[in-house]
Amino acid sequence: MDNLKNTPEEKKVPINFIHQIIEAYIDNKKNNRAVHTRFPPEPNGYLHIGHAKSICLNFGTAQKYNGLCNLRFDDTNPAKEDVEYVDSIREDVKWLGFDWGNREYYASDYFEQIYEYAIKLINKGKAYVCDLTAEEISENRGTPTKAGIESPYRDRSVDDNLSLFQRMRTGEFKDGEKVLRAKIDMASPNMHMRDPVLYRIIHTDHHRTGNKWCIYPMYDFAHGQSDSIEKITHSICTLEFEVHRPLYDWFIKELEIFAPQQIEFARLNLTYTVMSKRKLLQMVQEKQVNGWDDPRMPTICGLRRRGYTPESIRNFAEIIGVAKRDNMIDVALLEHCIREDLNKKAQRVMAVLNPLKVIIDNFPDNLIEETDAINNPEDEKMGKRKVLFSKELFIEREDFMEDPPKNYYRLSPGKEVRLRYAFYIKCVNVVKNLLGEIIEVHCTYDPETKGGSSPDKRKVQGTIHWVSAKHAIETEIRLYDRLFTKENPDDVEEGKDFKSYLNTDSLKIIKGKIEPFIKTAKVGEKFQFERIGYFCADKDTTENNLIFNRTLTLKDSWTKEEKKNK
RNA sequence: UGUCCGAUGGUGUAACUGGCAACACAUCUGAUUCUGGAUCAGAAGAGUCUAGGUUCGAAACCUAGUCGGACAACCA
Repeated sequence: MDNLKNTPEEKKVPINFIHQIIEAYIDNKKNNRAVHTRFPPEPNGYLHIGHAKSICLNFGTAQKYNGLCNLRFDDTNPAKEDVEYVDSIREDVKWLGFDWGNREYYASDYFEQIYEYAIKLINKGKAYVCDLTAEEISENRGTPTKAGIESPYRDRSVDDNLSLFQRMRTGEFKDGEKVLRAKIDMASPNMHMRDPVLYRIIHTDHHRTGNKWCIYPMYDFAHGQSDSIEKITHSICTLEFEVHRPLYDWFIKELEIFAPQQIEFARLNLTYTVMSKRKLLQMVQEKQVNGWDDPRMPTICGLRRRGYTPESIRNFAEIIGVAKRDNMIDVALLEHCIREDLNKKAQRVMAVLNPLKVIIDNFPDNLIEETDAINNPEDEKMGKRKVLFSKELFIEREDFMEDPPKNYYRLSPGKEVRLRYAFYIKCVNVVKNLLGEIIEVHCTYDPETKGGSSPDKRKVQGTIHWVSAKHAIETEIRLYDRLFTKENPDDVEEGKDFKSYLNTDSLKIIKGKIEPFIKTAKVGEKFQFERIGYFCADKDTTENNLIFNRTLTLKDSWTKEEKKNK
């Protein structure tokens, strides 16, 4: 009998396969090293939600197991990298809520060491300088099913290799003239083992090392060693590096250096968007969007500008889990995460985006009534504010129907509704223009219902939002929708590409009327426009032009109902 | 035709490592509500890619197959 087993009440929180590996590592008493991870971006683009998954995994894992996580820039290709990207990456990681302390590293910090590693391989007869052109190397590599051909330079002497490699470093050769290659196995079934290039000549200044170097290590010859130098215990990376692992293991063994454990996981895919840096760059360059931080972009800066919070993104990363199978996450899950967070945090305000004038016939011309509105029903501490009510108001055009269907709760002729936090009103008349469009709705109000409830406790079916015409502030509102019309834009039909599925209606700019209270809004501040959605003040806001981005709409069971009836 | 990896409701992730499949999102009901929001209660939905095998017992282990993904930059 094993009564020593866990008590049944002790619910085991399921952990992902990476944490299972790490817990086994910790349980193994031979490992006295604390868990150490790293997030290793290349500074050649902006971070996106897929990177956020990796950041949360790496920093989150370190936190969970009382370890550390480094930020390391894998900057081995000066032709593609830039400080602009370094800065944005730092900002984004910090904004997500992670701290790498003073452990900000660069692969370029290790160039000298990596050069020494190369020398060591040459001395062991495991690397050689090759004069073949890029095309020739490519041709000689063979195919996955056909072995490659050995380079004619493969058997140069150690001394020749040493001196040639030295001369590569001192700049005697032009770009592409020579490379350093590992001497492994041109017949390996793993393409990465077919004498991979270790160093290439690039006469381009590096954003950190300037013109100190004209030879740069390939990613494969820098990444694993950088992890090793930093004594990373667990090198967590995406699936495509699984086939590189035998190569990294080979380097570690030949170099006789510390061996991190590499663990691969499946990258994030989200519906209705693309996640490749190349494609995002292309959309920026071709002006399909307004920059990397366009609120429609899945970039971290785009999501930030859209109104997403770090908490919501961290929570998203948590609940999507980590595994090795390919996945396609429904954006609805991301949206759920931000709604959940903003519902608790966002200040409520009344805003009318598609105004229809309402005139309260029995309301005194110059009277202004003031009532209390709750700032956030989910958080009493956020208090109350005053709202101003007058004879002429705006309501949402969709909140009035002359000839409504049965389930319509809102305003229609003869029907009474509540104006939120104000009065009950009843529609008595409708004024139309020559085209037959409604331009004014006339109502009467019940003065006894001030604040939104009646002494006789009579029920009204609907409550709608409104603003006082003479008090409301006009603002610009940017309505964003998904960037693509297809669930998986990468799944392209013949003759098309991902851009064929761009949503031409992904941005609509309109004017809205909002409570005067909104004037205090600061850039980035988030609001719930009652009954409409979540919005945040955009950085393009100026002194006399307030601009709001729609983060997303509120859930809406009415439009669902409407569609059903059609 | 090679090597490596993967396959569980519509989606994603679990299943205490062999004891008759759970959680979240999405969907649908109903209650409640001064947001058709939120909240609460409930429902439906997979028998775990297929076929064999091991076992008292398989989503899990073994074998074969099927399907999907990755790999042939002097990119990362």
